[in-house]
Amino acid sequence: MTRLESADTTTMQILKVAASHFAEKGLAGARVDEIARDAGVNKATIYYHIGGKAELYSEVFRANMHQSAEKLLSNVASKTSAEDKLRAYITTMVENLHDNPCAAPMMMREMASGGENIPEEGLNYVMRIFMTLTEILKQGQEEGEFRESNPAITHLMIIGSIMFYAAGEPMRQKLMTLFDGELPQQVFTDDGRLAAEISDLLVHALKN
Amino acid sequence: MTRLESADTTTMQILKVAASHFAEKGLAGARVDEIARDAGVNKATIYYHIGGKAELYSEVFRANMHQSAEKLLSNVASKTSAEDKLRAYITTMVENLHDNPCAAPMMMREMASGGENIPEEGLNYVMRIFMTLTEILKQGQEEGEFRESNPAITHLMIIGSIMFYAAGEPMRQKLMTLFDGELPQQVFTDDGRLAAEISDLLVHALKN
DNA sequence: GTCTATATACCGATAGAC
DNA sequence: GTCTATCGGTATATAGAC
Repeated sequence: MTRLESADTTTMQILKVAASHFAEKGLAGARVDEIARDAGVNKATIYYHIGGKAELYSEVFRANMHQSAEKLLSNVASKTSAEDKLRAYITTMVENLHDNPCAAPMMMREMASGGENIPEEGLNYVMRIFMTLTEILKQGQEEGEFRESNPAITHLMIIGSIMFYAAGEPMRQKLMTLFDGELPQQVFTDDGRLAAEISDLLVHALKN
Repeated sequence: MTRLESADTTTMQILKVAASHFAEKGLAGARVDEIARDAGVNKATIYYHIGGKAELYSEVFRANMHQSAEKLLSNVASKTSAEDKLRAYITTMVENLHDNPCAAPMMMREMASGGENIPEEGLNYVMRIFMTLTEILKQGQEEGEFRESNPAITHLMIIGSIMFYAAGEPMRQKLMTLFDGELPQQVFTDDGRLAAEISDLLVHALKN
């Protein structure tokens, strides 16, 4: 546990505000002045406590990934059957992205730039999460529960679905205000139902 | 057809190079100087022919969307059954994103920022593409071919899967060099097969 | 540890020669 | 239409007082 994970309220507040700015504007688009203003601290405080903009970004990314990935790996490990593990994987990921709305936009930006600014610990987690799903799929296939599938594509499909759902809220709002009358009504319900629907669709796609 | 769609080689070259820069670095991260250098033109030429950085971005986005969306809508319209339309929808989208590697990263960045910099024509296309899929799903359900599903979630799942696949190539490369030995081998084949695999998975998820 | 003031560098955009 | 040179604004980062 590094210094920056400590419960220093000033630092935590900076990280929290920085996350939303990085999510909405990206590393290049975010402004240190604005982060300081919205966090209610002097700009020099950020440099004193954390370092430059790049360190701030790395720490935000690292902390998010750490928390989400540990919960995901733990929840999956608590199940035994492949389908239960897959549902736990999907449900936990939906929950994580719901609890932390900045995570999906930040990860999508990183995908777009080839993961250039993902800190090393983050890449390790990306890898572990991928390998975990690969093993779930392998287990399901060996037990005859899942049909054969390319694990890389399946992985991308699951992650992509959930990420796009999680990051898509502002876009949906924009489209709904622009094309009010033309959209089919009642497409969105509560988050619990949505996680279940995504799980159902994906499990349905993979099962024999 | 606007002036910027004309076959002026200088302008086309600028747009082509700008697309790759916007895809990799985003609007805020891209540098006009670098775009001019890589396009082999003087920086002032960009301002003379196109306008500022924002106009350059808008035009790149608009032209990409226009070309991709027209092809998508046309290919879907040429089919009759819901499954054929769905396969055409998915296959054409995969092809489009393959032919234009900048499209997926740019769209993912726009998702992350709530579509803030999508020009109006682009938003119209986003809406038409969404409505097209909604109607395909509706047709399939009415004909008893597809099971019931929330169209918004289904839509996000399809788009998300394909976008993540298309934009994920640099990330895959990064992970493959970092975690060479640990990855399962032969996960990636040729693009035609990949499009088919994605189609199969998604159609399988939706069919009764 | 927190503030003000400022250094330093960069970047988008343009003026003006040709 | 294309070049050079440069302006003006802005952003990161820091020095130094308190």
